[in-house]
Amino acid sequence: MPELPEVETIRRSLLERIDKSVIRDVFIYHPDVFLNIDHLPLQNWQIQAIRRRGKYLLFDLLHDDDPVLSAVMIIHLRMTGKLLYEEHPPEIAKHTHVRLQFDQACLDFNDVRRFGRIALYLKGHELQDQGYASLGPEPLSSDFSETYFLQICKRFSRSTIKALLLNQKAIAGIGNIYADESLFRAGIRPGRRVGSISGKKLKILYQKIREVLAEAIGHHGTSFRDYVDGLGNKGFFQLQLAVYQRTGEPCPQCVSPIRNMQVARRSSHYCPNCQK
DNA sequence: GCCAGCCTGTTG
DNA sequence: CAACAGGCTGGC
Repeated sequence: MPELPEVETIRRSLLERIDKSVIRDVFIYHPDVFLNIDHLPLQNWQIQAIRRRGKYLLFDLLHDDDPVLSAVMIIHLRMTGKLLYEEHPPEIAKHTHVRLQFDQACLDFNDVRRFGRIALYLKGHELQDQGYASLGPEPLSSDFSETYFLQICKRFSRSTIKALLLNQKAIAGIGNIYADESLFRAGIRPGRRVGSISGKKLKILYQKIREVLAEAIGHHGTSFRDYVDGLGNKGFFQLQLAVYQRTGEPCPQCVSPIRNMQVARRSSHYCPNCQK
């Protein structure tokens, strides 16, 4: 489940290897996964930049033969998607659905559950992608101010705080892991209605969201089950998790057993003593 | 704002 | 063998 810190780690791992590389060809093994929105050619695209927005990864492309032709490749890994850089391209693995072929190496898109998508748009047309176009601010940028956070808390006052944190239109990039972890650090139960939380607590939560995400990037993300970066390396933030996937284990602060409940259709983990 | 559906491997 | 994992879309 790559969330913002995992996607950022993947971006950084790929940057060293494929920035300015030329995609010589795109091999598609499962057509549902690769959407060529503008029917662009699939050969000879130079990667000009690798960016991230929320959980989306974007490759800015310039055509090698026709320098006025530029495109954007948008990649969303959803649950189990991986991008694997291969110096010595292996046989196509069982769940590899797309291969980007460079001169020497390749980049394989592998996804067991096939929820992930790659879409190729003519430059500027990427805003046709509904999910991408409607993303809220980046939580680690100055666009995500305390004032903005308090505004959306007012707007979503009748919703649960967990649902708000997971809403990509409100804040880009938070998924189940970092929603649970930031709520633990702020001492707020996931099922609380936003309107019932004090302004003081919300300001603490605002800080904790940024703190947890920044720390997780520093630890190269959370390798709970599937996640590895573009070079196959695991992250190690799973060692820092206080509540996520720790049902029944002692709270690191007070030793109470961590509980689990469904909130916003998601498995949610919390300490019954530290979180109110 | 809620819920089913998309998927398949892992867990109980 | 069923339930579960969870990001996002699209229909109410």
